[in-house]
Amino acid sequence: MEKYVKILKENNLKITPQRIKILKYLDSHRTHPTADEIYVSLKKSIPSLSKTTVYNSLDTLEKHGVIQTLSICGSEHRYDIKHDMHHHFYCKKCGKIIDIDIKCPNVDKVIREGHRIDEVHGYFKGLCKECVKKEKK
Amino acid sequence: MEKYVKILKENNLKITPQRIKILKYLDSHRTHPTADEIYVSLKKSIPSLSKTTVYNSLDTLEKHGVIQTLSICGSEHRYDIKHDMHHHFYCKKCGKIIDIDIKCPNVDKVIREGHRIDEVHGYFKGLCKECVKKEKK
DNA sequence: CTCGATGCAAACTGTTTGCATCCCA
DNA sequence: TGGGATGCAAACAGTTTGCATCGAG
Repeated sequence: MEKYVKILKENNLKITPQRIKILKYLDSHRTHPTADEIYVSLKKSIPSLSKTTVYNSLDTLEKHGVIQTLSICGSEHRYDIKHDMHHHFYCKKCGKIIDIDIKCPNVDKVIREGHRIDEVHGYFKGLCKECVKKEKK
Repeated sequence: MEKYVKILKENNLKITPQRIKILKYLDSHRTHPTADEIYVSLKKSIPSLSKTTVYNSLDTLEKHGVIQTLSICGSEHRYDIKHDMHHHFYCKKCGKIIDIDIKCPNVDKVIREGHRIDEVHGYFKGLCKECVKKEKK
């Protein structure tokens, strides 16, 4: 059985071509795309696709913990298929979002205070490696 | 000299009643208000105040590193006067944002990778202490 | 056959822009 | 008195909502 069909089945979600393609897109484009980027890209292979469906699907997938919404840059949301816990670096100059593979060591402290944690977001903002190099020249 | 006038002077910003009141509001309401909350609240004492000015001022103050913008909940931005480095906890149930006084120990690793960090945002989302208690009943 | 998923258009929210007026330094 | 700050209205972007239709189970 295909990987994405399996994910949907495991979450008791109906298998639709739209959902499969959205999942596939997020899995193969680890660039933290916006809803619009996903929409524009998939519109080519599913001409009937509507933005509402993209939003609906992303919403459903997030509620089931399959994907994660990032609000790292400005007002637009970006989406990330969930894998190992990691943080994100946002370059203010080139706009790139880079995965930072670190686990947050502070989670325990917050739990000890009595709160229940569902999500952890670590955002660093600044100038990425490449832009720093360019700046120096 | 008044505290907020001093902050503005130190940043070579013009001293205007709007800016002073916005700063004062953020300093005395550590609840991470939205631009609209600030606007509605200050409109009472400055009836001529416009939302554009609130946005302009917040923007300017952020550029000068006096305040910080949080994108912790949904699409709206929240503002925080900068003090000691800390993280934030967002309760999905009651909507409260709680300051978490921890310093991020990961910063060094990111710098070692070659990036330049200007901002660090640590967001935890879940159910706060109080809501966890209520849930149990 | 049924109920959830899709898709269209219109509404909505938070924010930005253009431009004339104002007022701090 | 000059240039940045203010304030209004209109524009804008991203997202949500209402509702009719479609299609997976």
